[in-house]
Amino acid sequence: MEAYASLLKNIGLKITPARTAVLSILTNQKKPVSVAILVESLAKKSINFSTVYRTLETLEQAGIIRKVLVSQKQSFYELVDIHDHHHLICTECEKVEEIELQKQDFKKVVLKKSKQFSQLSTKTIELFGVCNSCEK
Amino acid sequence: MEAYASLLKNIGLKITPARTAVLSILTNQKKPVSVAILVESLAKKSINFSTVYRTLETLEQAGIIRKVLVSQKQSFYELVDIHDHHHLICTECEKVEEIELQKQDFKKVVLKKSKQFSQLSTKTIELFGVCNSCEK
DNA sequence: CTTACTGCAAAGACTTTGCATACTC
DNA sequence: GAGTATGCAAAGTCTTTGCAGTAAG
Repeated sequence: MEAYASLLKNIGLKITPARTAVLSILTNQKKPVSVAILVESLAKKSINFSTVYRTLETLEQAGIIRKVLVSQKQSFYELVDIHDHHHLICTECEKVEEIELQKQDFKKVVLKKSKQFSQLSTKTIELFGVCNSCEK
Repeated sequence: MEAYASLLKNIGLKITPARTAVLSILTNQKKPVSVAILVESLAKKSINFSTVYRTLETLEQAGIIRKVLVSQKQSFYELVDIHDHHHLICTECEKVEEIELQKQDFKKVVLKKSKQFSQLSTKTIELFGVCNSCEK
């Protein structure tokens, strides 16, 4: 049984083409994937776009994937991962690069400054810039 | 002449009720304001919502305000400011708290890790959590 | 066989745009 | 008065939802 299948089974979700397809794509991409790309990919397998949206919601609620705030226009998703990683996002072409950082120290500094928050749920930090390709 | 008026005049924009109203609100709020709130406020002055959108785009292109990525659902704007400040955003009620941080060191660390970026345009960093009120 | 999942179509939320009118300078 | 800004209405994008049919366990 594929890894995606057992993953789904473990949390009591039925194994369906839409779910395994989404998990497959998100596993292969090491960075957040837009809904547009997921819809386009699954359309090739005759999976309706509303199924894609429902699949994403289901997997998110199951804690397998998470939504990443990359763009106002559309949603991006990535697999939930244990290691601290952050995103560099190109404001021109929306390219996303992942980097690893020690976040713990940063978190402490932040919370020390805050009066209204005592914990951060932020799993990733999104930083914007213009990538080297677009800069030329 | 009001501060907003001279600000507009300086960059060659006409002084209109919509523009001064938007600038007034963003000046008084010390944090990002949603389009919904701006639309609602300006509606009281009989200003159409499409004018609000056009005003925001104009002011953004003039470099007076900037869009902040707070929520996927709708846009938030704030005045462009010189000091480094960052946002703590409540994932429950979308409350936004501003904090000040030294960002320079953080930037350097980030760029050292990156292969595809050599500069960051990030003016603010958005961090998510659950605020003390919603936590109860 | 039962329950959950999916396709289809319609509706919803937010944003953009065309055109005629109104306003700023 | 010239040229930009606005109101109104319509259209566009992305997302959600209702319902009937289909598939997984």
